[in-house]
Amino acid sequence: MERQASCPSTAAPIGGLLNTASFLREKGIQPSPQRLRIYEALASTREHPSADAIHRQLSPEMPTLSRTTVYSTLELFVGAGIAQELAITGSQLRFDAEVSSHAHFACRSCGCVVDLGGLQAASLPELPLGFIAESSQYFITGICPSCTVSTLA
Amino acid sequence: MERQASCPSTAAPIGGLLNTASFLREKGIQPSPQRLRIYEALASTREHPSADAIHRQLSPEMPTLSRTTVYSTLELFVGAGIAQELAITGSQLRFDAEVSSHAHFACRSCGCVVDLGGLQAASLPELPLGFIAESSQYFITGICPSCTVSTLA
DNA sequence: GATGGGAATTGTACAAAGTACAAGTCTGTT
DNA sequence: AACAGACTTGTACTTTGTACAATTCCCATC
Repeated sequence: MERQASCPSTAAPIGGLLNTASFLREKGIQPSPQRLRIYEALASTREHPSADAIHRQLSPEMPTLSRTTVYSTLELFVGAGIAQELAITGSQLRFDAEVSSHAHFACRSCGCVVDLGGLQAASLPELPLGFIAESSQYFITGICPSCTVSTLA
Repeated sequence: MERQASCPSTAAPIGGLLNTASFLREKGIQPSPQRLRIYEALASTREHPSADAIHRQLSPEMPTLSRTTVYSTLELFVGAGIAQELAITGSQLRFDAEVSSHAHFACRSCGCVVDLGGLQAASLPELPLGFIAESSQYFITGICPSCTVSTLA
C-alpha cells in the first residue's frame, strides 16, 4: 500500500460542480461548508478515497475539520444515494461519487482502486425469495500495471 | 449485527472431513492440531465466519489457542488456495472453505453471509491490459428474510 | 533414547479504522 | 436578540488485524 498516487486512475472531475449546494439540497441534504468540500473532494477524483484520505486532503484548508464529521457526512451521502461505499480492500471503506453500477479493481500492492466497466444485470445470480437487495458490488483484486512493472524491476 | 445464528444459512458440512491431515499435506501445509481444527471449523459451516468467530468457537476446546495463530493459519489457507477471504462486510474479513466462484449475500442488519449462485463468466467486465487478476468477488448487501420479518414486527 | 534445529504457536504490544457521545458552535426563524 | 434544532468538534473507546520476540513442539539424526 505505498504508491497510491502513481496508479492508473486519472483525476478528472466526474460531473459539473457548478452548484454543489443546490445539488445537495435537491437530495435532501442541508449544505454546510464541510459537506460542500467533502462532496466536491469526492466527486472530483477517481481515486475512490477512504474517509481518512478525504480528511487528510481537506485538513490543510479546514484545519478544524474533524474525522467524525467526515465519517458521518460520507454516511449521510450514502444514505441519500449520492455516494457508494466500496468494501473492496477489506481493511477500510472506500467511497465513490459515481453511483451507477460498475465494477472495480483493487491493487493488492499499492491499494489503488480503479473503475472497470459495468455489469450485465441479466446474468447476475438471482436472489432467493425473502431477501431484499440494497446494493451490489463486483470487484477484482490483483496487481495493477504500475506495480507489475516495479515488481519486475 | 445481533441475530447471526438465526439467519438462513444451513450448517451442513461442505465435504468429507475423513482425513483432513492428508488433505492439508497434499496442499503443502504441514498439519498441526491447531490447523486441523481451524480447517475443520471452517469447512463444516456455511456461516462464513470471521477469524475471531473461529477463535471464539475453538477456544473452549483449545484454551491456549491464540488469535495470532487463527489469523496466520487462515492466511496460510488462503495462500494455499483452500479458503477464500470475503471483504463483504467492510469491517471484517469473512472466510469460506468453498473456493469455487460463487456470489454472496450479506445482511446489513444481522451480519449473516449466505451463499448465492455462481456467476456467468462471459458477462463479467474485461480487465484492461496490464492488470493481473488474482481473485474476484460479487456480493449483494441488504436485508435477509429473518431480519425482514423481525423488522416488520 | 538424547539432542539440535527449524517450524509452529503463543502472548504482548501496537496500529488502523471506525463509533459513541457529550459539549460546543452555528444557523435560521420568530 | 433569543431560541431551538441541526451540525461540528474532540475525546475516549471498540474492533479488527499485524509485528515481533520468546517459547514450545516436532522430527530427523546421532
